Amino acid sequence: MKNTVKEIVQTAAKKAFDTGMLPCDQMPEMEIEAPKHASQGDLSTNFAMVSAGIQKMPPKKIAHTIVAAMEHAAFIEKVEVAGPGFINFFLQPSAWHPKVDQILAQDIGYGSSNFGRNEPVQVEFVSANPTGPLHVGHGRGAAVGDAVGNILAFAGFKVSKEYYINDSGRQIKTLGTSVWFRLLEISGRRGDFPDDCYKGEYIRDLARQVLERQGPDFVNQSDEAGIAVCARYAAQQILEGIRRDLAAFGVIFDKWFSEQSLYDSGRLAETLADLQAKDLVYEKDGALWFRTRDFGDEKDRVVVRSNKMTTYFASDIAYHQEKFERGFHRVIDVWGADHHGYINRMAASVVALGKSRDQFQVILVQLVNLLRGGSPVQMSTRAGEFVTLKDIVDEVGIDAARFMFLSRSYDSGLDFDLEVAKQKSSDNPVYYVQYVHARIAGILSKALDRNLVEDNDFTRGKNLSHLVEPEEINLIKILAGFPEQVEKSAATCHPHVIFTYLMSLASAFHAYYNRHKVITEDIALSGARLSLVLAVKKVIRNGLALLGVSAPERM
RNA sequence: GCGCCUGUAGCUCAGCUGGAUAGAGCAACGGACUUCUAAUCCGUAGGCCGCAGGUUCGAAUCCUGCCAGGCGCGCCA
Repeated sequence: MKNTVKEIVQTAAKKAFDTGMLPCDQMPEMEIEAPKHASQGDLSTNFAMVSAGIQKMPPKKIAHTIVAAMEHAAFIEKVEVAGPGFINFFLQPSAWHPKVDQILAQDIGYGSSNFGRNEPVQVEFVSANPTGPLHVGHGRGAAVGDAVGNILAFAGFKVSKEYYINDSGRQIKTLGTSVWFRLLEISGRRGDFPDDCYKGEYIRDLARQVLERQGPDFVNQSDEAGIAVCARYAAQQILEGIRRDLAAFGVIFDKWFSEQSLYDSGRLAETLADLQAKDLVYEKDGALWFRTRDFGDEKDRVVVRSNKMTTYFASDIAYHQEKFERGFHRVIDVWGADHHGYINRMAASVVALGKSRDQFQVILVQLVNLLRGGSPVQMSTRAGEFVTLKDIVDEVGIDAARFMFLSRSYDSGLDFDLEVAKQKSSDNPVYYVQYVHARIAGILSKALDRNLVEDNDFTRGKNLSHLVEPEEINLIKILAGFPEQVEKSAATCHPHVIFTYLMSLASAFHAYYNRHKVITEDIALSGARLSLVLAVKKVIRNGLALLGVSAPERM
């Protein structure tokens, strides 16, 4: 539709030039968009305004010249010049009808595109250390990462979702130490629990499990041996728990990548040798420094400490090299906002090792403010007291949780109120949208019960010429905008674009529903309206699926 | 001190690759169920778009400087 209008404008401009009405035949890039107000028509272009400089004429005059030169098209009701020089097109209602056919035919594919040209993209998210259960912040990261992956895939990218497991290094040792000392404490051996260890109740549970499996003599082990056993067991158990909680949250990864494997395979050593060979590192104070400053970082960073231990940064460099070697053109990391200080050095390492800056992208997710009935939920990570992702999913449900996490731009902090997310009312946006789907399902089953439609085959619209009400045309216009919104969401990696879209579609549907009956004595009209609402149902379902939210047939 | 994010209606936020009259939900007030689900709808009211400059035919949107809040600035992860 937009392209058709664009061609009409361009043809008119050319004709105006040929007949001497315009001095120049240059065609600047114009926009065709749906104006905000109905009084401004169905589609609008700023062609005259962006041409003003080239044509050396006032925008309004150009607009009138274009309109005068314009061919009459059957689907256009009228054309107006308005405001500073917009050309507004008012379309016949029938111009919108084929869209319904298209949506019904494309079904689950409606909204998808080849925008990404099958470009391989990796989205890495959550990647929480296996030292404790996932909390609210991880939940937002999981919802965002998963939705971004879904949206990119729908827009034609070849997406792989990945979780990086930090199963090496100090925090795992700390985990082992924590469990070991709790175990000794439970056995009455020692009470001097170290201050820098994890204090959560889950550590006590793990200690009990280790004791049970190893038997009472286990406490006679040396600290070193005990810690090692505890570390291995605890990390594995916690990782299993994380996997389970994410699956229960509807998040399935294509790959789980172990940090330890970078050591075991020699990949990390290879990367360090590569850095040496390329003179990207130097020694100072007994440590090995990466010249990240030469690539946009504020300062150089240590990759090997003076005690010969590699840093977390070192394995991260190797990991990101490995990602690109696997063939991804673009690598997207979803991080919590508290890690933003890490972006420059990571980007520097990517660029230093031969990739361009835009092949590495970080989605920085701002913090979540957990509330209950308007007041903050007290949490202390130090004392190990926090609300876990599992707690939240158990309390409010997966759909409400995900929808809430995706309701705002991740650039903004998010207030997540457990009471609101639980409410089955208009306060809760997830039901507002899901209700549309359920309502339409209800209409459909009634229509089938009463044999008001000849069959259940709506792979194309029926009697669409009967759709003439303003609310109906408005609905189709919104439905027609879905692919564009998906593309925008994919281009910006912002899932809340889909959220906002679904809210506006739901609003338009509820308004229509309250004003017009779908099923009436008029069989032909009923068929037309069923076609329309069925198209709405499909778009709602497709949109919710991108966010990982279900579309219920009944509520 | 430096860096990133944010500042829009009483509250929570969209709109930010510049366009016409700045939108939605909640809260407030007034209405609509004999109907395909009222988990809904309709209406009213509510705005120096943090402040000050600049660029532009045109700025909530871009640039600069302030102000306020959040987060970060380790040979931690």
